[in-house]
Amino acid sequence: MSKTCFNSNCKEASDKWRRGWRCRTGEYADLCDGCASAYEEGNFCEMFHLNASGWRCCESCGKQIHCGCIVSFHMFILLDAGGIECLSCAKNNILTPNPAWPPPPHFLSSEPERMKDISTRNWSTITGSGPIPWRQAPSLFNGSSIQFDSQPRMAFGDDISDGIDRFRICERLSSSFLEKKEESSFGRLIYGKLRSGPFETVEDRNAGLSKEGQPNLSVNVSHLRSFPKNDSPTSKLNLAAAPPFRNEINDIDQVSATLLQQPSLSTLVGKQVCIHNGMDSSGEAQVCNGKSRGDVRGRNQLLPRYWPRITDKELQQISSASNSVITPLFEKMLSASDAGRIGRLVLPKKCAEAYFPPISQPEGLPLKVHDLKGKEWSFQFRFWPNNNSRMYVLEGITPCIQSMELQAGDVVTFSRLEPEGKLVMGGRKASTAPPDQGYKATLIGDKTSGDDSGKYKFGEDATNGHVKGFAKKEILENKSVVRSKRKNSIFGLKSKRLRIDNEEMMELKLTCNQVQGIMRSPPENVPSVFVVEGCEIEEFEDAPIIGRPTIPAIDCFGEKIQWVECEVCLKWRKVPANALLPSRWTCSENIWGLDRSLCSTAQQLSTQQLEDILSTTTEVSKKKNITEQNSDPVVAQERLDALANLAIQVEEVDLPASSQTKMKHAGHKLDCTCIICIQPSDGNDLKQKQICDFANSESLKHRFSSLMERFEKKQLTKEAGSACQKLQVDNDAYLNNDIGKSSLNREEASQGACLDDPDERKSSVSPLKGQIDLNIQPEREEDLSPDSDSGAMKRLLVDSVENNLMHHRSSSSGVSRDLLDKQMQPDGIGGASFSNCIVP
DNA sequence: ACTTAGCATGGAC
DNA sequence: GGTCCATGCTAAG
Repeated sequence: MSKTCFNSNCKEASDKWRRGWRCRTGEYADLCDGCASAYEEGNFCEMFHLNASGWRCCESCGKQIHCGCIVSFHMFILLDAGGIECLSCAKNNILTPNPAWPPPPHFLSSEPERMKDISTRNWSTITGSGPIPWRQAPSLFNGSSIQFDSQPRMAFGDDISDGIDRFRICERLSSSFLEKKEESSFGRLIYGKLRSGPFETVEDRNAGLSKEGQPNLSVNVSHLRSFPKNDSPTSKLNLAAAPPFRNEINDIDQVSATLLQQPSLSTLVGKQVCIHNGMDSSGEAQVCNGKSRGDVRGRNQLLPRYWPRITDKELQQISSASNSVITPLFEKMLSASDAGRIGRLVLPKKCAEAYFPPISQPEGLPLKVHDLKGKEWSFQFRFWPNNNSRMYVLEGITPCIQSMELQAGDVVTFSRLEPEGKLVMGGRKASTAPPDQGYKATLIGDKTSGDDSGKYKFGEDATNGHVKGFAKKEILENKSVVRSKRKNSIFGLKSKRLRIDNEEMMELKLTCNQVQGIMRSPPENVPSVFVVEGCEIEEFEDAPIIGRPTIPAIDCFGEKIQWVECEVCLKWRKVPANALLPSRWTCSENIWGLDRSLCSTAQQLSTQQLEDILSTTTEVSKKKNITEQNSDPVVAQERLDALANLAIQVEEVDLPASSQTKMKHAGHKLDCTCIICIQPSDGNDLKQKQICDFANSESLKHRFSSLMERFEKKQLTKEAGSACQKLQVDNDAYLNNDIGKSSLNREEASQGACLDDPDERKSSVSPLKGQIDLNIQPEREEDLSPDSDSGAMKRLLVDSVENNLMHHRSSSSGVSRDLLDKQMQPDGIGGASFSNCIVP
């Protein structure tokens, strides 16, 4: 039967056909002899695409390579530093591989299986959107396969003349990536952006293609370079170009290749291993794969917050239900709106456009998604016009979210099963987020890693699990549960000042002792010890860290140890007494007892032993609780506020860590309520609980004075510009004997707040009445006002000290009030500094 | 009065 | 300054 050559530029009719490139359908293009020869000889582009744009030079040999068409995609690779390299040069380079790259497990493995075309038909089966596939369900991360994201079922046909929507199309297409997993280790993604003439639906793509004067359509071409033994493009390419696509290729009137490259093959390799066996130990691979993207076009980059971080558990869950290959697509932390009753999940635009079927109408289309249990859900995938753009949402997710028991702050993940193309939606409770994930939910003690989105603030050093800061915003967002009231809700403020009400504050209900229990001295930080009235004080130059609570004990050999509970299996393990444990310590981190480094190994504590230990600690705790119960509940409330503020200050205080001097005294005990140990919420606490004479130590006050002076020196040295000037102004004011006034004011404020009318003070200190405002900015000057609860910690600490001193002065010749005032001046900095000193 | 759908707004990036 | 996106707002049901 006679038909024309697949090459539309040829159109030769013949009865004999030779196999050309592989199309998206999985079939091969039938070419006439001449075209086939040109194709096999690598001259196809020279013959048929010479006038097309997209020609580039090999960075190594200078050879002209046509980039961005289906035929030439295997002829070059992208270079890390930009530019392209022809196959020959690439081969040479690949023969001297980067030693950092692990050997590719699938290198030179048989082609067909690896080249399995991920049929876009799967989309139609998923979405019911019709028999015509729209693309290959690309992954933004697994840029290792070949795909012509030609948008065959043109989603925007209705508004084709709309430049905005054309732009959308461009963006959609250009943000689409193609993938083929196994070859990724040697694959360099070539990401071309073709601007082809015809703009058409797949149905009519074969018809009426004109070369000129047609609205342009951006088409992505992502290429995989296959190496190296078999250079037959046909055998290597995972082309799935639908027959009409040839027309696009051939009708290119403008080609602008945008190149993408993988910064590291190792990440891809790791990822593939992980994906394929689903058992990668760390889940790191998933993290890496997001980072492996080297999109030079920032607009198309998926924000790190959307990088999929599917846990091993999830992978196992997914893979257990199927032998399919799992491709993590993206994830999103549920916002209050997402998890609210409305049941709309706002989808990141790029994710929606890259991974979900294209939709042209706001009504969108139904999208079937499976959960980890295999249950199928049907959501409506749609969008709203928004600021000349679109806002994509998944509607009807509430039942699914509820079935997964997810709430705001938790994370939903979207993956795709290959080859069937199923969309799988997983959920991850915030509290079980992978440890290497930026998102943290546990209120304190999470080790954090940097998410370079810039949206979140993290501690500087999280590598050893020690926290020097808190992912404050994440914490807030994670644990600010869905209470999406429109006005006056916890989310109601534009400034996103998030608060935690009583219920949520359960997470915060740590006693002072508990806080002490989880605070550790900085690692490898040798304290300077000085003695005050016979009591040794360890002074640290670095901020404290938040560690996992442990139970100190003595083992059968008489050595000091501590018991710690594994985050995962909840078994208690023995670790050295001086071990600093991350807040999310697990058995796998048990470097002291390798035989107990697996959760599967038995607990080292018998039940009885555990009960004994726990009962001991419980008694201590009970005693403390009794004390607390006797105190004013509002005061206790405020103490919690103060704790929260303290936690925030650990990160937020805009003092360099080095300037944060921490003290604890060696005689410290769990029940010690001295000013060093407690986190007082106000002066009343001190009045009620000045049990520890240590706090009244003259030497300690002197020491405090010296610390303050030292801090001020540092501060003055470091702060330049306006801040410095302001400081100087305040200092001048002080030197001009304004101190008397300020001192008086402070005293008035202190006494007025702390002594005269406790009730009034309470209301002023904690206007939220049972809520903790975690969004405070303690560094802000106004926060130090008596009415500011966010400045309460500092002020209360100042008050505490003052009360202490006043108390002491009344009974003896205490430290000069002026000295204290000097310490506290100027600008409340002393308060902040002092707060930093109060670390158990 | 309440819910829903869809657009608008504005903070964050 | 553009874009994204969380959520506010309101008309319609």
